[in-house]
Amino acid sequence: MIQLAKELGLSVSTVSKALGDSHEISASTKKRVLELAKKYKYKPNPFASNLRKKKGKQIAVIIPDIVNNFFALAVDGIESVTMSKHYDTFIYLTHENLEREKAVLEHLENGLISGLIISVSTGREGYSHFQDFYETTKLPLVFFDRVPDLLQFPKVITNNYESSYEATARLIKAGSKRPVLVTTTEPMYTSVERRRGFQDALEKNGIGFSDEMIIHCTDDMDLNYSIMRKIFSQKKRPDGIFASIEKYAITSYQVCKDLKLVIPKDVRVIGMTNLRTAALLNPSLSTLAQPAFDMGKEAAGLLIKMIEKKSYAAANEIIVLPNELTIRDSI
Amino acid sequence: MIQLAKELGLSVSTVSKALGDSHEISASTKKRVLELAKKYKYKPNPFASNLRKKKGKQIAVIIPDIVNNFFALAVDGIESVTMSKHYDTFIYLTHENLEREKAVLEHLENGLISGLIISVSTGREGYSHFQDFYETTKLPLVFFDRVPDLLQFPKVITNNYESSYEATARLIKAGSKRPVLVTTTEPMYTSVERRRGFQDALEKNGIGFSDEMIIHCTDDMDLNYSIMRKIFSQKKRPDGIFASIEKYAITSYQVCKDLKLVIPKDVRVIGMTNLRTAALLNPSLSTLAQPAFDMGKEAAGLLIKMIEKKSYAAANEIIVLPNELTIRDSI
DNA sequence: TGCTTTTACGAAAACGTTATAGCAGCAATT
DNA sequence: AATTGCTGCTATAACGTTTTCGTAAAAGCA
Repeated sequence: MIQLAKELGLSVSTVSKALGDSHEISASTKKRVLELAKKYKYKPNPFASNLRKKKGKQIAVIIPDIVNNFFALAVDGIESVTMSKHYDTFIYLTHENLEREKAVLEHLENGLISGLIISVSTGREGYSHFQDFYETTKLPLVFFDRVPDLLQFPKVITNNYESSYEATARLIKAGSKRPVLVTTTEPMYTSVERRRGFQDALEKNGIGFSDEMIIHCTDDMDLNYSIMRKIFSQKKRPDGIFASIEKYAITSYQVCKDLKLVIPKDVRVIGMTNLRTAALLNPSLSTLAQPAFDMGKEAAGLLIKMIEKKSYAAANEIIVLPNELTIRDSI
Repeated sequence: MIQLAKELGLSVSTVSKALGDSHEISASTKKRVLELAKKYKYKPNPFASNLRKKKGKQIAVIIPDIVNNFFALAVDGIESVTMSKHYDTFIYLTHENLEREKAVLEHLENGLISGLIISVSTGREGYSHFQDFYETTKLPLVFFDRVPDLLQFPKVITNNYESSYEATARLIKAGSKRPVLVTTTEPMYTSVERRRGFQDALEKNGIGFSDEMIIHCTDDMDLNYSIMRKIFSQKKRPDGIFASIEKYAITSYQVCKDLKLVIPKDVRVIGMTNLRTAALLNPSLSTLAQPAFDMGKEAAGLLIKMIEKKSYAAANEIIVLPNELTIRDSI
C-alpha cells in the first residue's frame, strides 16, 4: 500500500480509504487507486486488516464427521454461500468426541473467526461450552440439525417430529404390525423428536408402544450388528424398521440379508439417510432424506447476516426445513 | 499480554518470549507466566502474531467436491493431522470449475495461509495458475490424487497404472471378452494412468484394444446414463466394466438393471470407488478402493514438514500409496 | 463580502504481537 | 585484574492495515 501511495502521490490513508470505497474519497482518485492496485495485483493483508478491524471474513464449521453424506452435503451448502460472500471457511471434525469439540471451541476463542456454524457431537452431558464460548467471544453462532435444544441460539433444523410420524405411519400402512425405531444410545435433540414422532404414529394407529420397540445402537458398527441380529433372530421379531440414522439403515440391510429375512415381505425398512446409492440397494431403500445442502445454505446465510448486521445479533431465529420421504421397494 | 506483564512485574517482551518457550527466559519465570496465562485463559491473537511473523498456522485444502466419499475421506485424513499439529484448515470447493479454482488461488495470494493442498479439477487446459501461485507466494503446495503431471511439485498419488492393470486382468480372468473402461471426457493424469493399465492388461491377455473400449462419460449423470445405455443396448455389447470413477459405477448398475443384464453373468463390474455401501449393492460391487484417508494424511504431513522445515522446501517428493482391490459378487 | 459548511485529503495513532538490539549482573577465563 | 562470555531481562521498532482527528480549499449562504 505504501508503494501504491508513493506512486500515486497520495497518502497511505487515502489509498486505504479509496480501496475501502470510502465516501471521503473523490471518484477520480478512487479510480486511479483501483487501477494501479489491479495492475500490481495488490491484495490487502488480511492479518493486518483483521487485527486493526478486530474482525475478519473467516468463519468456522464444526461437525462430527465429514464421511457422511449428510454432513458433506451440508458443508457443500455452507461453502456455496461463504464462497459467494467472499468468506473463508475453516473446518473442524469432532468425530463425536465431546472433548475434541470443547478443545476446538476453546481454541477458537483466540479470535480467529467472526462466526461459527455447529452441529453438535452426540451426548448431552452438557452444552455449557457453547454458552461459555458465546459469553467470552460474543461471536454469532448458528446450530444446524443436531442442536442443543436447551440453549437460545439460532438454529436450522428439519421437521423431525412430523416426518418421523409420517414415515412410521407409512411403515404401518405397508403392513408392519411391530415396527421398531433404530436410534442412538446417546440422546440428542434430533433423536428425541424422531422418537416422539415414531411413538405418536404408533399410538394414533392403534399399535401400543413398548420400550422394546426402540433399538439403541452405538457408534460401533460390529456391536450394532450383533444387537440387531439378536433382536431379529427372536420368534416375535419386528417386521418394520425405521432407521433414524444413515448407518443403521445399512446395518439393517446386512442383518436381514444374513438372516434371510426378505425386504419388504418380512421386514419393511425406511432409512433416514441421504445415501445416493439408496435406489441401488437390494431392494431399493425407501428414505427420509434431510435437505442437507439447503440446511447448510440457510445456516451460512443466517450466520453472515448476523455477522454483518449488528441488528441481527439478537436473533434466536429457528429455521425449519422439511425432510423428504421417498418410497421405494423396501416397503 | 500487557495485562499479564503488568501483573507479573515483567515486560511485554519477556511475557511473549516466555509463552514462546524461548531459551532466553528462565524456567521459573516461564512457569509464572504460563500459570497466569492459563488462569486468565489468555490466548495470543493470531492476527497480530501472523502479521508480525509473516506466517501462520493456517492451511487450505482445495478440492473439486466434498460430496464424494473419496474426497470426504481425504479431508478427514488431512484434518486428522492438521488438528494434531494445531493447524487450522480452510476448505474450498471448485466443483470441477477451472475458473473457480483460479479464483480461489488468486484470493489466497493475499497471504492468508502458509500452505496448500490441492486435488485439481478436471480439465487440462492449463496448470499455469499453480505455477503462478507458487511464483508469487513461494508457499509450499502439495497435490494429491489428481495431480498436474507436468509440474514439479510434491505429490501423493496411488499406483493407478498397476492397480488398473490388475483390475482389468481380473475382469478378463472372470470371463470378460470385451471389457470397457468408463472414464471421463476430460483427460486427467489419473485417468491417463488408469487407461494405460487397462490397455496394457488387454494386450497382455491377448485381447486387442480398440477405441470403442473406452466409454467417455461426463459430469452430467443423465447424459452418462443415456451414453451407456446406448452402448449396452447394442448386439455386440461389452461384457465387462471397469468404472474408473465412483459415480460411473453407479450408472453402470442402473443401466444393467434397466436393460435386464445380469451382473456378473452378462456383465462383470469393478468400480473404482470408496462407497461404503458397495457390499450392499445388488450384487455386491467389487471395488478398487483408493486409500483416501491415508492420502490425506500423507499430503498434510508432507505439507506441514515443508512449512516448518525450510530445508524441505525444495522437495518434489512423490508418495505412492497402493489401491486396494476387493473382489465381491459383481465379477 | 464574510461566514459556515462541505469535500477531499493527510498525519498519526492504534491493533497485539515478535524480533532485534542492548544492557545489567555474574561467572569463567586469562 | 582485566577481559570475555553467559544468562535473563527490557526497550523499542517493526508487521500492514484502518480510523480518528485535523485542515486546507472549495462551495454554499446571507
